[in-house]
Amino acid sequence: MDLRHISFRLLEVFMSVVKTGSISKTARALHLTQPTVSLQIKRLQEAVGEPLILIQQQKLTVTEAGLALFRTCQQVFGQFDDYKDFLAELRGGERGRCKIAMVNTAQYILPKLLGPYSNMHPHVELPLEIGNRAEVLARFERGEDDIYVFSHPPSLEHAKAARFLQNPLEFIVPSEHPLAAATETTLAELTNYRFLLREPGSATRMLFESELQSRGLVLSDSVQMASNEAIRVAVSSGMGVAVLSRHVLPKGDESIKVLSVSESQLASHWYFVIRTDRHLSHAARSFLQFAEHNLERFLDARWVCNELHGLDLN
Amino acid sequence: MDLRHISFRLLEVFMSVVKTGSISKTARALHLTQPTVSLQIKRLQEAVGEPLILIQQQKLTVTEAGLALFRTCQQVFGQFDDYKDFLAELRGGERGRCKIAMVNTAQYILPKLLGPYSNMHPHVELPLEIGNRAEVLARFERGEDDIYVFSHPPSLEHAKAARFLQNPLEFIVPSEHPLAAATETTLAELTNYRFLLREPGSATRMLFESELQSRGLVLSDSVQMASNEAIRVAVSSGMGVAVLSRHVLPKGDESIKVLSVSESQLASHWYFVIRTDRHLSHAARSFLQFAEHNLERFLDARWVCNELHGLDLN
DNA sequence: GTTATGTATAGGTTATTATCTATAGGTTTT
DNA sequence: AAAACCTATAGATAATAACCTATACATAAC
Repeated sequence: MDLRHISFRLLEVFMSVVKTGSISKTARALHLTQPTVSLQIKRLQEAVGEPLILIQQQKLTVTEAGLALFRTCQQVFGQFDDYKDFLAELRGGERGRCKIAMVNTAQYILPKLLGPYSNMHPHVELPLEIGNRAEVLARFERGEDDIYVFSHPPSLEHAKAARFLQNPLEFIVPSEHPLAAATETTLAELTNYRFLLREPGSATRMLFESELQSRGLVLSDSVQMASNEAIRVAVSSGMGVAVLSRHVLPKGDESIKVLSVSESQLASHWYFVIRTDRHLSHAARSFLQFAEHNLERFLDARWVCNELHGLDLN
Repeated sequence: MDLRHISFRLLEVFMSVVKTGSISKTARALHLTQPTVSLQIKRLQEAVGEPLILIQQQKLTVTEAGLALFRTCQQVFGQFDDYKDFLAELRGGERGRCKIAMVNTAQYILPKLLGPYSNMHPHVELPLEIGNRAEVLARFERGEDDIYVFSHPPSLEHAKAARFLQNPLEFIVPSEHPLAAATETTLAELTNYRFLLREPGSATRMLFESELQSRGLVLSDSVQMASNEAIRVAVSSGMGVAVLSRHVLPKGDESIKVLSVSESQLASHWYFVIRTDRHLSHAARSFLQFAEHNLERFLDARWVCNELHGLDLN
């Protein structure tokens, strides 16, 4: 029995012969000629090394070996049918995996989309990677994930990016801070206080620093902290002031005051980024399509900025 | 996903790629060149319509679709392995079917071989057909069975016959019969009494009648009966005399006397007959080989006549 | 920066496969 | 006895599969 000389076509023909009980009928059913079917069966028998059917007095009988092979074939084709079903689910985005790498801040907003999506597609795995900007960029370079989420457009080769949400930045001070009482203040005023900042690569920090630079301002004092949480808590306890994404701010925190800063409309955007040189997985495409159609529903509609059509998802 | 363009070879190569995690390693393992393996995988992916592996930075990863296909392949090859095992058993004669058609009288002797054989090969089906000579001949013509058992060599096309047991015929009379007392009698003497005979096709009757004819004798009276059992009982009760296979006679039946008939050595043989124009099933071959080596063990050694080597079983 | 390692692509050869038509030889039916 | 039906065989062809060598192009290792 040499599998190498057996093709699925051969098995298909054989199964039809067993089912119809006739070589001629099979030929008609499969739109072949009778000699073709005869030959196929002959070749299959040679490959198996055992007679599979017997023909006597125009009556075709299936041998033990033939019957067993038939059953084997049924199972095998069943197996492949299952696989085809699996593929269909995969292609429909109902199954599969969509790896997403996002910068720290995104974890305050992306779950609002991921949660509902995951409920609707329970068989899609959604492994998340969260890191700072540099880490996520490195992952992008190596192509480790399906979707990347940045807040600052990375201008890279092989990248396609689309904005989906505004990321308004707010200045916060402790509620007992001298500026907390003012109805409005200026950026210059703020630079007199100690700023609590994320690491240099951070999108928020980059945006903030370029804003300072364009106005010729310099911070008098700053402290670097590893997370937005840490910064928030530190501001609460009076360590300094900070600029943070609005999405990070909890509502109704009495110990923090959000300032209104004149002439400053610091705002970046959240981007979904994909690689153009790699096939987008079906699940990833499915998630992005879901996002495209449900941004307003699951995110704060005021900040939504739906440019996902730019990803050419269809 | 088009199965027609997928061969088992292709799947084998793919499985090796998944196992080794490398195209080059697979090439070395399967004694192929690397471009060959690359191409095979490419073709498989085209046939499936889905990427199965991803290669980035010389690291090969298997996609969801690839992993699922791999598992499907494992099952499929497992299925064929099972089938191979089945074939091996079939070929070893441990499994399968051996249809035997025998003339009525043979049912007194063949079970002595069939019983032990069946015990040693519990997975071999042994359907038996029992009929009179004409019926068994008809089955032979149509090739309905694997082995035929006759007691009279059928001289047919496509038949190969081998004797395995003598079939001595005995003359029996009721114990109160006039001839019962005689130490020896003659065939001519016996023709004066009413003979109970099987139907004309029966081997016993044919042999007996040709013996009569060669000696120019004619029966004065005869009655036809359908079975050996019926004849024996009829003789017991005094209806007439008969000639029967020794194998049919029960030992120690007081109501019947076996005669010693001078000048008459009526004896035929039991034959295994197979068709030369059809493959002998493995089980049938196995049974005949068993018979060849165990005739003396399970049949009365005095009558054994082992010529089964003439069937060329090996 | 050179060298090894791993993969992809192009181009070519040979064997095999999947078909066909035509024909022959059996059975069964009419 | 002829007609109808089934299967087997021979011979031919076009497509495909399964390989190869040579080469190019990345990435990783030294």
